[in-house]
Amino acid sequence: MSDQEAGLRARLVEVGVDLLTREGIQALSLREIARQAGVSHGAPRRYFPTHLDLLSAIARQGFADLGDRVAEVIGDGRASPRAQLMALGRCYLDFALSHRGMFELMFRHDLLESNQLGLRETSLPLFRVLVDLVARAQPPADAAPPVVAGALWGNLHGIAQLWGWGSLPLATGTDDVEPLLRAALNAHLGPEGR
Amino acid sequence: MSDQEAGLRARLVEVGVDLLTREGIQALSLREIARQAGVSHGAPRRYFPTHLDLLSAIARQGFADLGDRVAEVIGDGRASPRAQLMALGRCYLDFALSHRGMFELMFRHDLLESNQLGLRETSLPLFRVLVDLVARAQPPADAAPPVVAGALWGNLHGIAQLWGWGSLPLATGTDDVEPLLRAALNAHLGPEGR
DNA sequence: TCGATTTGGTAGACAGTGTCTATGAGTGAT
DNA sequence: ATCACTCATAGACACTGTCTACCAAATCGA
Repeated sequence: MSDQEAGLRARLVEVGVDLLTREGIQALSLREIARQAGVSHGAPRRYFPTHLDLLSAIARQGFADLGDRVAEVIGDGRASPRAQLMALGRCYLDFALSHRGMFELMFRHDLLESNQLGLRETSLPLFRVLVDLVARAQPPADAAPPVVAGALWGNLHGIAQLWGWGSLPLATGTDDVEPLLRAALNAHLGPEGR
Repeated sequence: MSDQEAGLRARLVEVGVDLLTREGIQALSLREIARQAGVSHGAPRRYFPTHLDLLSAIARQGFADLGDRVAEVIGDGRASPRAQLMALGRCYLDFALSHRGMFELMFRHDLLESNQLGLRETSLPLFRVLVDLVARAQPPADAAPPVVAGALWGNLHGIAQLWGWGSLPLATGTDDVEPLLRAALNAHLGPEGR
């Protein structure tokens, strides 16, 4: 019983997120979203001039959701930087694997980047958190924190992508991402024992 | 003046690759490929029952191309494993960034994986090469070679993806991938000086 | 050599898509 | 009451992937 009266704009995004998690990315047609929202296919146009604008709004919701989750597992920052990074990595992988449709959409630059909605900037705050944690974790200092953070982000992202795609489970012959996550963190932050 | 008489099957793939590199992934409609190949829109159906089958064939061409390039830069195997891994990584990133459309298509599992064409297996030989090189490079032995190789592959892949998407250049504030590549390799294989 | 069959392509229909435009039903201000 | 404005509807258009009927040319068996 979600807010039936919350305005079409928000309802379209809400319905889109729902449809995305239920049926996947190919179900996110403009007309289908409108149908699920109970309006005509021309209605969304007032709030989202084009289909891509609507998809971008849905993706933005995903970035916000991911940001919230990360902030939550990071906690109050009293855990060690390394523990926080581990939590962040696990959170990132968990999100990617349990919200495949959304994660897919969030990085479909053919759908989102083309219109200059500044979606790339949405992930910047998250990256800053990452850089800060990396700096405080004091990795082997053969690279600057932003570079290490970038490489680490890429590592998490690539593992999420390839694991979700099925390549990594097939290649490594296991069905547990955890070893890959640990390997990635140990690699970028130095071996476990500090 | 490519082989005009090489059979429609091969010509469709060839035209598809061409169209993909020239116009991007969204130009790869069945009808447009048929148009460029000079046949009716129903013609491809004899060789590729569905649109996805044609796209998969094009992607397969991409995997083959990438495999060839990697094999070439690996060379005769007389360079040090670490140097070969560096060349492999650079090749992977270079391919991803100079063939964006193809790289994008190759990992669009929503387009390719759904039909069981065994496209995932296409990258297995490449992964075995990677595992072998990693084993011979003797990384800090806190993880088995397949795991290190998987994490490294994920790292290359993620960097390629996020860099191509524009997030990493924006986040790290540079326009050179090389530092990220070096950081990734040093991380997974241990610091440069062996 | 002749008829039959298979091969390989054409052409049209169908439902579905995103976008655009014309239309109209309400609502509030003057 | 009238005007203006907001917001949604409905239909058209071009395009898509798939399906089906058709057909011409080649191949094959006798």
